[in-house]
Amino acid sequence: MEDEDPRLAVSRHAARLFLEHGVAGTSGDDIAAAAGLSKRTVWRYFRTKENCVEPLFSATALRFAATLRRWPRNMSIEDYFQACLGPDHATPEELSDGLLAVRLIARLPDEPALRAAWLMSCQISEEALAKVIGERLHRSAEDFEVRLCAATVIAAVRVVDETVSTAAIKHGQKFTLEEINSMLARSVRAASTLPISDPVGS
Amino acid sequence: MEDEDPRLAVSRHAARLFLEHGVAGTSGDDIAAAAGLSKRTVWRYFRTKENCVEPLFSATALRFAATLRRWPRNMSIEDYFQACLGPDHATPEELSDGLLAVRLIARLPDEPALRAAWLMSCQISEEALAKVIGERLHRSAEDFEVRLCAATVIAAVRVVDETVSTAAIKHGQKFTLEEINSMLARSVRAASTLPISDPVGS
DNA sequence: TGACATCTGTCACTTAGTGACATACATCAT
DNA sequence: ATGATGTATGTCACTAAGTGACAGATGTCA
Repeated sequence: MEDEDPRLAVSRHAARLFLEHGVAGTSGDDIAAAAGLSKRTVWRYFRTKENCVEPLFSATALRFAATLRRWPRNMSIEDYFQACLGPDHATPEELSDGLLAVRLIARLPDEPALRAAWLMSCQISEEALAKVIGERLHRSAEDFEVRLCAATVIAAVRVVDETVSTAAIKHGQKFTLEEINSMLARSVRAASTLPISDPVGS
Repeated sequence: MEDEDPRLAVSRHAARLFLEHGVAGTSGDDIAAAAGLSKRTVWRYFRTKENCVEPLFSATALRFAATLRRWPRNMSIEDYFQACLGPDHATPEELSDGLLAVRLIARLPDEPALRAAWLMSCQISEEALAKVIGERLHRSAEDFEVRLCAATVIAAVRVVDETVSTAAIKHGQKFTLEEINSMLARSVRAASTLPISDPVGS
């Protein structure tokens, strides 16, 4: 039983409250009460109310980056996503976090304050991905070309996430795992500015 | 003498104050006083203090998008940037806005609150660019592929902006116009997921 | 002129967010 | 054990960000 990041726990409560009552309808006290903490501690964890959801976004994004980190060099992106992406490879906790994230993303157009947190988590995952790409290509994560590639790939993932989340939550559209995986693989392949999608020399 | 967006005027004052005294060292009253408005009006213009700089970022980004909108179909991106990007094609006002933006971007690592505004303006320019790409390729701006391309291109521009701004302001590095234009063209070409960089059939 | 809409200021008020200090708990050298 | 140090949290007073409600100014149009 590992003790988790307490911020992530707060983040889950904040996300639920934001979804139920909206951001404006949720006070700092509400979040603190739900998390079983004093208000002061919440403000020590987060600079602003909206930022409370950022760890939730980041957690799911970083899990994706961690999956990419285990991507074998001799495997194409399509094969890897097919093999390792999907509900079967996630813990129940990861699944419920993912669902919360998807529902929040679908609300971004109505809740501009949340978009800042969402974009911020993309920035964080961008840095994580730069490290992964750096490893895969034996380059520095600070290298301009590597950062560029990380940024375009994350941008692609973001657009897919927003598209799928909106379609699923707002229009009730159903997707198969294969559809999402192939959309994601196709988008990342098109977006990447460095040859990461096909097997790379070890 | 056209009456401009009053928000942009406030934005310039806010940017200057943030650069001089930092975000934490600038109050809502300071901004209102500098802009010659009541505090109440400032809070009607902007949801938060940090958001005050967003119109400045957006204005410069939208000027870039407007330039791309005039991109002739029979011209490569390298040739077009070479021909139409640079201080000679900007008004003094645009130049001073650009300088403010660059100095703010260089401060993003120290001022996390400003990053939200910066990323938000990227989002806005992304939508503007989607329209431009849609026109260029005779496609809808809502089309997934078009939005994807806009997102990756803006991501590339963002990384170039951040890299150049940081190098210039923090490390005093000098760039020639040719260097910047070619870095930008190369990055956009690599990042774009649709064939926009070379002449396209009318 | 008067009805209506839009923008701005004033001022009281709520709530997001901070500073200062006290308490609890873990670690670790003695 | 004992005490020194560091880190995490709570309490509470306080500042400043942000809102609601109302009033005055200006512009437009019938």
